[in-house]
Amino acid sequence: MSLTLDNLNQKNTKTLKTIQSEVESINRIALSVDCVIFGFDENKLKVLLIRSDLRKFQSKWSLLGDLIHINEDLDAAAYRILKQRTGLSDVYLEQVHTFGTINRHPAGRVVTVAYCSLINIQHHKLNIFDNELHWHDINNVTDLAFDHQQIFDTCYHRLQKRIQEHPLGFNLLPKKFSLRELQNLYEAILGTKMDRRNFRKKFFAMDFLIDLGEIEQDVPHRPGKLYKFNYGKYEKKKKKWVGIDF
Amino acid sequence: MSLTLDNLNQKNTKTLKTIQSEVESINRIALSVDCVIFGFDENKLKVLLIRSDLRKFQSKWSLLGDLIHINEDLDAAAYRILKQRTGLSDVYLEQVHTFGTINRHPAGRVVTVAYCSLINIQHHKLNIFDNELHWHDINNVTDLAFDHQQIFDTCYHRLQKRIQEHPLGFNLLPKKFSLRELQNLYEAILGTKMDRRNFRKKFFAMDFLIDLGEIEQDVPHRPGKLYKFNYGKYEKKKKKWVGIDF
DNA sequence: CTAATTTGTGTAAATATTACACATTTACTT
DNA sequence: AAGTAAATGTGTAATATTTACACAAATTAG
Repeated sequence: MSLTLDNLNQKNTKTLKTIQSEVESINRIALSVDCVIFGFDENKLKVLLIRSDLRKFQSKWSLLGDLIHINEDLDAAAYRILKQRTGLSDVYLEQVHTFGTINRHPAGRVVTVAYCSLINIQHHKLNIFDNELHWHDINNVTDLAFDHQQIFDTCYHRLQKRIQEHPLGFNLLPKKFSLRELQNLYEAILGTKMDRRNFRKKFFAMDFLIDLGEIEQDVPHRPGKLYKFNYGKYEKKKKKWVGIDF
Repeated sequence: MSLTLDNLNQKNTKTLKTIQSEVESINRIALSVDCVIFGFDENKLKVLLIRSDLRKFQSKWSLLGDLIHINEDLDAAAYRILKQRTGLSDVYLEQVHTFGTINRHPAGRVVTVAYCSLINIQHHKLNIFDNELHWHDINNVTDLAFDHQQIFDTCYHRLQKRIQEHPLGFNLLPKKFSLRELQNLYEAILGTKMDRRNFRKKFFAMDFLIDLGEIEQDVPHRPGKLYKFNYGKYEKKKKKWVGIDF
């Protein structure tokens, strides 16, 4: 098929009014955000899930999400969910993908924008007595409600990729951490084992770690040094950053 | 702020009906797709632009896009645009990012899903007498309508990244191409110069090129061999593919 | 004070990347 | 037909990066 002037002009003669009427009428769709919220605890990568809103999916877990308000930016909606559910602001948040298959949601046409978020599990006070909201080991995440399994898989793969390009892992750790904790985190996310010496070498070479001059407490073995992440230095280098390359 | 049972339960007691009414009423938003369609011609990377639909932006160029129909998948809408504008099916298409700032569109709240597409510029029959639709050198793309400059920039950066991870460039070339054309393409996309011998070595090592036993015609110098891309082999290796690494 | 555990550190081998030059093929010019 | 201009096709040595690997030191538990 080749283009004709007709179908081009058909497009190009649209006035603002024409489009406004289209926007206001037939072509409106419900939009939601869904957040894949990752945490790291007891050397396991976790994701925060909730019992599905809908009776139909009562027995299934689902991602945290909500409809986007008509006068709300996409990112703002995702931040709203995060704040509402975890009490945290200023967290790492990245838009990942938009899912819009016609029949993905039982309530009608709902297109959802998926976000990946990394939070420090120690910093938030989740009500652990509430069994509606739960941190799941990512290796036990199966059979989520709606298309949430697909959304989760997509976000987890994105995280695995991103973590190898940028030092995002720090968002999941406490402010002070040992190199062993950092390595455990990377191993948990990537599902691999790494050489301890080479791992340390790599991170020291990046030069983003600040030695706090403190050591771990209450460990039943030689305590490791504690470090913090040098956010400032990373932000400066970010422009020309090409990846971590594990 | 910490979570209370109240705001959790408030969420969890939603019935399908409650959500349905939300979906059907206040929370509906117009959704569009915008396609950043790349082509490669005369050793330049090009993007297909159209004069803006709206009078207000009459003098500006914009991306090709349209509202998504209520019963249409996102990808289907993007393919529809592509087919309509270029006459091509079976092209490379990738969802890149969703842009939804409240005031991004003068016609009201319109959230747009941006797609990046790679087409073979020789294979489509664009009406070059029609000045409403035009291939722009990507180095001269400035000041697009709406937030299309931002969308273009995002998609171009995505392309630069993807091209270094997967051999997508072939989508932009004719079926038969010389290694010089392939290198010109990579240089145009990445905005760099590369070493000819190392480039060839890298691609031969990937082992995705099939020597057609033919040579270039009508070149005023020693003609290069022609190759085609081995899609089958790439698809097989894809799973364990980690990148091209220029 | 001994055992168990984990930290902290360097080097050699293997692998990957880069830089680089010359003979060959073709079309064009005279 | 001979010479020139232009781009193809090819290999190697130097450099940089990645990997594999072992032992002494610090701490707690018994």
